[in-house]
Amino acid sequence: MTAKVDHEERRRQIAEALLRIADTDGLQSASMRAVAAEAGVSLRLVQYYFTTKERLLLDAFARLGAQLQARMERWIGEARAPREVVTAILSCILPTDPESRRITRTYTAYYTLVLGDPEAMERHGARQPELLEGFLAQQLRAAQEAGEIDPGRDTGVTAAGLLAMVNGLGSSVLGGQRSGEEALAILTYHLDELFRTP
Amino acid sequence: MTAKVDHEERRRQIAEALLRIADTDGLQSASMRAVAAEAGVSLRLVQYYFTTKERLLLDAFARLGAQLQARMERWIGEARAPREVVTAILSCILPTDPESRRITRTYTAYYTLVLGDPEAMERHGARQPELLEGFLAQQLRAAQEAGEIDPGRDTGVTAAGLLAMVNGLGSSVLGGQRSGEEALAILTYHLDELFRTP
DNA sequence: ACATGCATGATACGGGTGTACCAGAAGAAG
DNA sequence: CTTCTTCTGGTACACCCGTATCATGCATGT
Repeated sequence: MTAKVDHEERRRQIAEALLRIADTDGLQSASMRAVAAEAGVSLRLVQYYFTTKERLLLDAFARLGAQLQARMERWIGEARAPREVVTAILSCILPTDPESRRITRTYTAYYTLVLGDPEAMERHGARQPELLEGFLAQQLRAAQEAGEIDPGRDTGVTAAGLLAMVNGLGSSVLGGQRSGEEALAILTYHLDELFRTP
Repeated sequence: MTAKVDHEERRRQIAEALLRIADTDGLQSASMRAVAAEAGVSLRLVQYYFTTKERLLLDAFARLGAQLQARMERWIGEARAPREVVTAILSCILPTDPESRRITRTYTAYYTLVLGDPEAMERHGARQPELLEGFLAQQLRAAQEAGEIDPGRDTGVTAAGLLAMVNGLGSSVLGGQRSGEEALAILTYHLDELFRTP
């Protein structure tokens, strides 16, 4: 078989061009031609590696998810105590540095897409939020057993609330309503409130 | 002057057709022709009343904001104690009933638009979130002085956190991650936690 | 009664979109 | 060398978009 070029590398190159456009100008500007130009290849090549646009969109989305997961594992890896893990999980999503700004922005670009065609991406394995919520709840329980959190709290709904709050804070930052630092300050204030054992 | 038809009524009819499409199929499906068809008028009429598409989008957005504000005043009007006001403000935004589902969905459709062209709508008076946050903080302070909330809490960041959480919960509901009732349960749990005076 | 101006209809134009088709390089296999 | 498969380029097609243009009703002011 002819392996003149690395297929996977090509696909990665094109998909990341798509993500770059989605980050800068939004997904509606990510036409096949624009992606081809951004990746420095011909339109035909984009068609060749990803037959249809939907497949390109799906593939790029999977890569975006992998990037977020890698970033999160990197952040969690530096954490030691349960509280640090919780803080890492939550502040990792907040758009404070350029990388997270990029990821969050692109994620919300896709979010609008999934609203128009519900359950279009769930079919292709986007179960991350549920898993993340479970993991966060588990970490909260660990902190609870370590005596750092009031044992009366329901870790499940607390995790859900925190995740929703971080998500909402991210939206406000992306919308230019407040800076990433302000959002982080709001988050840490609520975490301080949570980790206060009376 | 010729007042054969009510101009404002026509504009309302067309703008609401736009909002209806944005709710059902997303803003990207709201072309001038689709709006005209949905409103039952000719394409030329849409052009006549709103010269350009941008103006139509802006006008419809203003009406959407007015609808949300009207709904919120309606909800707040039924509240008595500060805690009820706070609950009304927050649960009013949550997509639990059809009306709020519609408003929230359409709002997030516009949200993606504003990400692509930052400060495009802020110029046309969309200062609602800041005002709402201030109002919520003020209500929290009232509850604080009534002894219903720990006086040590910072009402400003608490208001910001709650609003962000409700926003995030709304996103999860729209994304099909959980039902409106579950989101409301999570919110009330956190409100119970907040309004607990030890 | 007629002219003026508002309100509406039909249609054309230029451009961008996703996809399909046809034609070659280029290296492996016979 | 030929043949065949993998890979790449150019281009055409049909469609939808926002906007502009031309034409016409039709009510009203004088």
